[in-house]
Amino acid sequence: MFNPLIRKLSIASDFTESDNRALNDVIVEPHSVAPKQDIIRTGDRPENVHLVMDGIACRYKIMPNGDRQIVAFLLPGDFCDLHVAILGEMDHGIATLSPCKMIEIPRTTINDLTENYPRITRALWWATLVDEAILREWIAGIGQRMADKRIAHLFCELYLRLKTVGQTEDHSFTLPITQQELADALGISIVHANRMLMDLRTRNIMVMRGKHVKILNYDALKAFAEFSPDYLHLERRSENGNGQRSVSDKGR
Amino acid sequence: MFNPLIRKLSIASDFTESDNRALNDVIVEPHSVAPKQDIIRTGDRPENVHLVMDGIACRYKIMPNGDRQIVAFLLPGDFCDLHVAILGEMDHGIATLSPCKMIEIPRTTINDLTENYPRITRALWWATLVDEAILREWIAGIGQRMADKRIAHLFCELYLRLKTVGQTEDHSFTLPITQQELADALGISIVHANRMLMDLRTRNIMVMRGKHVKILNYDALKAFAEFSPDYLHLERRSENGNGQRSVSDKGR
DNA sequence: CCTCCTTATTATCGTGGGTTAGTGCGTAGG
DNA sequence: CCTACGCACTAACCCACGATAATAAGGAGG
Repeated sequence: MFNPLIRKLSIASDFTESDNRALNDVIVEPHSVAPKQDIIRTGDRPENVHLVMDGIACRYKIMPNGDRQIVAFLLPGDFCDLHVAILGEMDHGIATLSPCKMIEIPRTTINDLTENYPRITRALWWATLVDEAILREWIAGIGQRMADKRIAHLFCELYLRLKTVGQTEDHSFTLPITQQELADALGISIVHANRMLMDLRTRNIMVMRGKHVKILNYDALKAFAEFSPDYLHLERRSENGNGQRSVSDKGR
Repeated sequence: MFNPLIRKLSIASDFTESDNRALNDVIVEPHSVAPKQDIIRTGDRPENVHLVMDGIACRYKIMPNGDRQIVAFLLPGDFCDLHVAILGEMDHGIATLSPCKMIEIPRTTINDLTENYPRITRALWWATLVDEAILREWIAGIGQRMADKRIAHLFCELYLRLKTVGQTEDHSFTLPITQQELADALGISIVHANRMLMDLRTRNIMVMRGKHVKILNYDALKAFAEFSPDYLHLERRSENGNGQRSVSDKGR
């Protein structure tokens, strides 16, 4: 399996051999984490930087009444807390959803990368900004979209993001999360999540059965969700400007 | 009037005289922009960096059906597009809500700052990360809070953010936005926004009359909104202020 | 002072989705 | 093989909130 971190960051920069070597050196032996384990809790001041190499984790906030809002899904190649040192305390928690393989990177290593590898620095910036763009899109989705389109939209996003790290096969992928977790991410009840999932299944658009997602008709799903992948910024960009090849959305 | 940029960034770093001078040099004569004008549109590749010096602007997304979701309020001292160069195209628009005074900063100036002024660089990082934290809090709010608490929560946030740039007086401030814009930010209808605003007024918690907001009972407002300011990271942090507290102290 | 236009306010009615309260199924563990 | 438990799925009822529409109230310009 290709290193998902390099695979993802390559979208933002054309790495040299030296860049690739530096990034590969970062990837020490990952350690396994069981599902539904906290990696970082609200108020923590994490020492090292955490990187997801396999499985799915999430950022979440717990409301005073105990409800949970999932604020981001963390897929292979995603950093959990690249920059928190600057902020001090975590204002949210991070937990695994599925069994995960995680890597802890010493902050000094990150500092070394950002001081000596400009293309990597740029790529890390890019990753941060894409995370932010996704947050904005989620706000728009939760604020404006009906629940069924909200679900469809999320699956479009996850499909593309997983595809860029090589975790899709055809139009299927493994999504080891429960309907409860899906509901918590979308700001709907689990009951309604189930209703809408059944609905999408009935329309032969997509099926989520257990941990397996199969998009039966990607075009229909995109159209239904009114999904536009722009906010993911997956267009390959060479260093001094815009690339032209797209890793992303041309599939069918 | 004190420079709101410096005022805000000072939270993150202890600036030297040289830092302050550099930041003040950035503040050339601002230009005025009428209300409800686009500053940047989706798809643009802005050349310069835009900074709000006075008034209120917003980030927004337009949905396919024409509905608008406001994704952030930009207050004095806030950058509109500090880092977009890395992403390429804007995935959202930015527009003034009230009459604004804006500054355009050449990208080269930003590069100069980040190369030669480590404390400023750190502060800019901090500002970016706080923006991100606010996005997360908004997701949680829209996803989980009832409309009345959502409103109350937003006013708590705006109060504190305006206060840090010296735009509050007692517990009052000027908020030159319409109920429609408020509704667009909170993901509710204008009618419901009005209902809930009336409700808060009736309870003698706060009053929004035209452009003037008066918090009658801040404690009650905070309690009602279940507001905790942690996510704004307003605690002053000194330079190597990577806390000494051990990683434990997990509290609850 | 009057006109026009934007914004605030209120009322009525309909619905998307929440809540509660189940049943059934698949799987891990004994 | 049986039990237990998490998770998927359904059904009934209800309410927070959306849509529509009409009225009032500011405020800029003449």
